[in-house]
Amino acid sequence: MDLQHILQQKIQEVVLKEYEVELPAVEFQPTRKDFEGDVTVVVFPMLRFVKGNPVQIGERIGAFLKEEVDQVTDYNVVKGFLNLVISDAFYLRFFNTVKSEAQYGWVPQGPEAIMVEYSSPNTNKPLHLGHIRNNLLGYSVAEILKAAGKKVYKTQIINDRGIHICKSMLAWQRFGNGETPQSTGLKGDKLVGNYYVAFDKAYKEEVAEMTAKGMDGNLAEKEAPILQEAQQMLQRWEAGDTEVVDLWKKMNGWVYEGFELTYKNLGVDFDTLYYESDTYLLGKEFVREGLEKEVFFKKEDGSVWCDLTEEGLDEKIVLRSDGTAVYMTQDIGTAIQRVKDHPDINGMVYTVGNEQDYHFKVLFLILKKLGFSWAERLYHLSYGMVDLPSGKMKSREGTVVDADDLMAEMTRTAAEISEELGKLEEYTLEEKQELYQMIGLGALKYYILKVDPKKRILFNPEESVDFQGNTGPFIQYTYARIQSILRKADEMGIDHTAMVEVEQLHAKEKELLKQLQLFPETIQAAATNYSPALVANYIYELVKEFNSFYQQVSILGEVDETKRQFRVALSKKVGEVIKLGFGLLGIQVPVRM
RNA sequence: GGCCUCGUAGUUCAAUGGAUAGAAUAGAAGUUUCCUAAACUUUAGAUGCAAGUUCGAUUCUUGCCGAGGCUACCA
Repeated sequence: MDLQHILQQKIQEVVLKEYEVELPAVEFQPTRKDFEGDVTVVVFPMLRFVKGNPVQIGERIGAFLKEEVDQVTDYNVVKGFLNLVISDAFYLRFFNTVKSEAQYGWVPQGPEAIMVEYSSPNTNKPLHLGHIRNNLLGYSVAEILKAAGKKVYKTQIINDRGIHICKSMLAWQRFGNGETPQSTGLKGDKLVGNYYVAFDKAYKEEVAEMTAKGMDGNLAEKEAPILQEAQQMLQRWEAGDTEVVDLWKKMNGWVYEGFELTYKNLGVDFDTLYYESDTYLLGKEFVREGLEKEVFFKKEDGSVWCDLTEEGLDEKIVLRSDGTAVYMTQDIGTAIQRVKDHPDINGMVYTVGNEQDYHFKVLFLILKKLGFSWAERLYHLSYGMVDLPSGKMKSREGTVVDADDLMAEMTRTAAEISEELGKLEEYTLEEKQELYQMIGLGALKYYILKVDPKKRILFNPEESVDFQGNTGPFIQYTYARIQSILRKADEMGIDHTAMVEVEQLHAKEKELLKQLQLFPETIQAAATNYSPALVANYIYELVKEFNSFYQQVSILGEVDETKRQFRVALSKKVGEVIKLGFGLLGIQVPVRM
């Protein structure tokens, strides 16, 4: 039984004895640094049950606990806060039980499986900074859920179908002169993206020409020939026209090769993939079924809708009048397909930007209306957009921070800083390059993940991402220092594997142990809140605590052998937790830097 | 117009309804004969405005102000 339960039981016991009241639950919190103590009992909430002065009640409980509970060595009461001092022996016992746990903080996998969808780009343009946030969040949440005992399938829906890819295809046909990634040396996704921009340019020119001739702007936007041609292309595609399908396969293939490289550099992966082109038909099937069940209704023009006015929402289209599928159609199909493929799924997480909050609200509602039980367990992991000082990123207008470019630049900055410090003389070029990438990406990933997912991020490319302070490299650096200590400890022949039997803890050691103790509950909280930021903040606190300890306390230079062994073992454990925690964020840690 | 998010030091981020609102960065001042100074220590600086609920509100409710988004037969 853990300490909190013991304390709660004892507090309930003493309150019953002294005040003849049954107390439901007790509120605990870590004692704030400015006060003496380790665990704080908040007395205020008890006032609802116990009549009296909070300070007096605190005093009585404190005196009782000090008497009755071994681990409580002292107490003090400030206003309505009862601060308990917990014995060193308690923290040492805790350390001895976890010191050799390889995956401290992890919960064994249960039967429940969750599918986490992330990334899901359109296949007509390269990935940008917004996708990076998406990928990092999705990957990290998946890892956190695993650590919290869930079986996880990582997946993405590849939006390989639709008007957007037809635009790139059409532009390539018109202006491409048979260019390929091989012939141009461009990454496939970049090449295809260029044609998407080319389409937009041609389209705008046509619209401008038409309005110059006196046509209404809105009408021109609808009737521009190149757009109409793209729309016809989509219909030909849905009809299975071989010429269109072949081109579509070829150009999508280019894009996938490009994406693969970006994912590899970013360090994310997927267990299964879904293609919209495979699932939209299933979606259509369920639209038909929904019509029969009268979940949907048909308008005179043949388009199919779902009436959500009773739920306080609008009517939503699920099939166009020309019979082609819309976004919603394929999402219905995809969800159903996934559960068919993985019957153990008991929930899905969709990592998609908050601009689609409404879409997912509607999607989840429709799936419920269609009668799927698992529809109750869907979660939209909604995150804020990454905006530039100039506003929203728009691929068509070329105002994007490209994912590959940004990663390369972060690596370059890491290299510059590192070269300046010049600590890596013995490293080979490859080793250095690998390290620079680790640090550069660490900075970028931490920068993005430490922020609450809900919040919008304003990214200023002019001001580079920090490498000092509350940053990824700061934490990586601390890890590297710990590894250095461990290497030296090995050379000195210090045995840090034995049971720790020191008599008394240094204040800094105690703080570190308290922080270590919080790791498992941090993982749980991160899982229930789908928030990697909680893990990032936890690791930062741990690292700050360690650096302070490192500064004030001599580790290898300690003369007392048991203390020295303990400090080495403690450093090792802190290093392990840093590595585990950063692993949950998808960030690697170096043995030197 | 309706609906949804978000407003915290100059800037970037924290704070299950709890104590004197924490950090980082930029600013000022220090710490290398000693385990990696990408570090440590000290210093100054913030809850958009107004009510309400509460013993207690950055957190919950309402109104206003400000930023962004959705409200497409685009995805």
